[in-house]
Amino acid sequence: MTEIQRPGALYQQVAAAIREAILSGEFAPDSLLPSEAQLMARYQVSRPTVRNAVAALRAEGLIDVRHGKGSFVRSDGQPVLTIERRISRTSDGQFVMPSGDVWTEAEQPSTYRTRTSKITGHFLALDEEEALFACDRLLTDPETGTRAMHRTLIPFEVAEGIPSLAQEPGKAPTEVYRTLTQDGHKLWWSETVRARMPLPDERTTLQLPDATPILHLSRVTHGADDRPLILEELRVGADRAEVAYRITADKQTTRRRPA
Amino acid sequence: MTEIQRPGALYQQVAAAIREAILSGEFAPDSLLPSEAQLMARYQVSRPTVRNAVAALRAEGLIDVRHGKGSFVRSDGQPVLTIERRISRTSDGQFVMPSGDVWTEAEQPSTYRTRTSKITGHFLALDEEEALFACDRLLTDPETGTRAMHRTLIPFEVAEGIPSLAQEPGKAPTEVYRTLTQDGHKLWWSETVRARMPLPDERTTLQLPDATPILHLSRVTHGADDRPLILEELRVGADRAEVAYRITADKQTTRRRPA
DNA sequence: AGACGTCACTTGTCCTTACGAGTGATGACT
DNA sequence: AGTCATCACTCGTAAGGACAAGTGACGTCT
Repeated sequence: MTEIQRPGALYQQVAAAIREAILSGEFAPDSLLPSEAQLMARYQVSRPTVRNAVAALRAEGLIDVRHGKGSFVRSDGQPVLTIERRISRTSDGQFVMPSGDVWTEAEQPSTYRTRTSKITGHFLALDEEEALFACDRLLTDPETGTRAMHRTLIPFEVAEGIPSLAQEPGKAPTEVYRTLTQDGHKLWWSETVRARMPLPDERTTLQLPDATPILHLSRVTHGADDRPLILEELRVGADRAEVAYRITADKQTTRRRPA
Repeated sequence: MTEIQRPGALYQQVAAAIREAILSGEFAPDSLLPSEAQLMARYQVSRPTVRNAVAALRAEGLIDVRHGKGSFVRSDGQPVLTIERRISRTSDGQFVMPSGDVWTEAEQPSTYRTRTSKITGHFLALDEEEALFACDRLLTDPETGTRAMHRTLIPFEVAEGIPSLAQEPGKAPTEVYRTLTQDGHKLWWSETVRARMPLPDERTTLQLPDATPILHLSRVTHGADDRPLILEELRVGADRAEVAYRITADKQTTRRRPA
């Protein structure tokens, strides 16, 4: 029996007490927390109150609860996969994404047609409802088992201007880069990183634990005339992956800002 | 009264039904959802079941619930602030972070001493428990009101080698860069982006809504000998901010990988 | 007209009770 | 020895009741 006092609702006090016990090390990472019944006795509260407190800690990502076993302190595991976002040039002058080579395709990619949403239209500098080729891939990192959802979006306009693209919209991104550079384009990329909570289908597809956000990367490939050519989106669980960039000041490019 | 069937627990079926209604547009963004009592009648379930379903949608970030008013469909607002992560060179050859200039300091920075954790040690290539100067800042973007937590970490070793640093560990990052370059260092940066759920104090400090992850940026400034000099951390709510990078293939730097 | 109290509505908190379902160990039976 | 039923433990789901607390509108009183 531990006394609790202070602020707010009962279940928040209980949650705060448990949280403190975890952060202070009283409950070590990966160790088993007291059961709901024990917590009821310890804090002299009812089961709903205990469950409410536990739910709060779950939402914070502090603990994992397993049916029939108990609650475990989540080990603050660091990401096991660093997605290196740089472009390197191979000996024959072609571009490859280093991170792209890491992944293995878990299934056949599915290609389809769609239209720009507000977001994708923004990245591709297109109005809404513009026609697009799309290709979805489920990727796996063989070493760590990390899964990721990849999507390639190519505007009809761009695909028509580059016949080899239109023939096979589902080809791998590295192939797309090769095609684009062979056609004489000099490329540069802009990349945006966002984070948000997963939708239910993303949760299951990426096999995410509770309270795990996803990193959502949007990479736009630009041609020499700065026109957006293709948009790639990568979604990956933030518990397993991080994104790394390298910034140098040697060579400076100027950037036009939209007025 | 709407029938529900299919998979899993009752509250999940209710949650799925509401989710579908939201995504299909039946409940428009920012509109008021039926009250708990109405949902009880609509799906013929008890109040705990309704509340459980609502809690699930809340954790997904799909709705916002306001005490005494009701549940509202969260508008999928795009981030209002893009943190541009590039280094530009001013006319007098000094380096500034463009993003750094955007922010306003909401309070006095607090400087203190600490030691490396597993994470900070990793970034600074130091063992654990090494001594550091630290400086915390609470930043605000005046245009959007977005708040961010900034931390500067400087190893004792580095500060001792650069006297002007040790004199004022709380000086602004741009000043630190100026100092370092004046001392003849040629700098480059590596930056890592992670996402995770906020701790309670981060939730309140950054004024985050429910189910909102934070973006955690770790920027390491390296000297010409590739030695890590300082570590900056920026934490910002992922509902308001995104991070943008630009990648060019003009000039390629090689990177040593740790064996 | 203005101020303010009341009331009906909302969600928040907390309790009790009951049963379903996953897990692992124990022990009896083959 | 091996197999499998049982049991005690865990968390999951569902219902019911009661009261607290925030919100806004309505109506009364000044």
